[in-house]
Amino acid sequence: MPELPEVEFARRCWERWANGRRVTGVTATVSRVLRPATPRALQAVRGARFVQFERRGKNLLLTARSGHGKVGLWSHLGMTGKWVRRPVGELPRFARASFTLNDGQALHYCDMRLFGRLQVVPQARFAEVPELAALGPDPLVDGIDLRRLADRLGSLRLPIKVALLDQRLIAGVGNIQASEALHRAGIDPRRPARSLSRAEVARLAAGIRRSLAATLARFDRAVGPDGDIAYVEEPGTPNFFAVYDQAGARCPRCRKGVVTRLVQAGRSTFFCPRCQH
DNA sequence: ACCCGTGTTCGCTG
DNA sequence: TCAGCGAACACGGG
Repeated sequence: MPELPEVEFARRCWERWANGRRVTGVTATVSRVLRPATPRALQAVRGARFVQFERRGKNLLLTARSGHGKVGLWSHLGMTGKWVRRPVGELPRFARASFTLNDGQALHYCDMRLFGRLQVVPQARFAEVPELAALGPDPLVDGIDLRRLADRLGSLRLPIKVALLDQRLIAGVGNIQASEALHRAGIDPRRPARSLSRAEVARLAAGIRRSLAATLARFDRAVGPDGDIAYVEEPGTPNFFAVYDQAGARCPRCRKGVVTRLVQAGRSTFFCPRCQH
């Protein structure tokens, strides 16, 4: 589930759930989610109060403060990660790490496929983590610098859809948002990145911003302010995307083309051949 | 049984 | 040297 909108939604949930609360207990099971894989490292946040809730691309950056100073928690949801709040004593399925708070609730990191990551960052020095430093600008936090984006794209032979998945270019766009943004911009996903004109790059940036904002607004509406799960997708949830996973459907933009699926760099792409050029 | 999957990294190849 | 690709990771659902 997690691209930028899902992670931003998780960030807002965390803020609501944990702001000013103290961690009274930490438990975790050994798994590749933890870096290092030892549950012991997570004990650094025990006794600390969560005070800051940030996001960079698909990364959640939580800061807790204790008498000893700050501790950072770096969370990446991978493919199937989600944060869940439950009263103490209830353990949700696939819980890999749990933080008990001083309000009788516990926050659980659940991840079926274990592609996510949870790591303590000493002193909350997120900027010194190489993987985070390598991220490109976050469209919501930093905005998109058109000139810089055009320059970067200008040197890439890759299909534009594949280029958009590179987190060093723009942080937070994933497989769904890449298809959705290109559809909004009316750009064929197969075009070499370097072939985009200045005007098309501008349209693409607008498409990215609008697609992210529209998806985020859906979550707010669907889950509401008091939800206990920072999630998006549950079985039976209707697909509200314009093209993603809509192969065979009529294009909602031009109302004439048929949404088509193709595979690029091993990932599904969806687009309308009639209005994306 | 078989294929697919909202992410990232690693190793091979040309 | 490096862009580009497929595989791998792990597990459930259609």
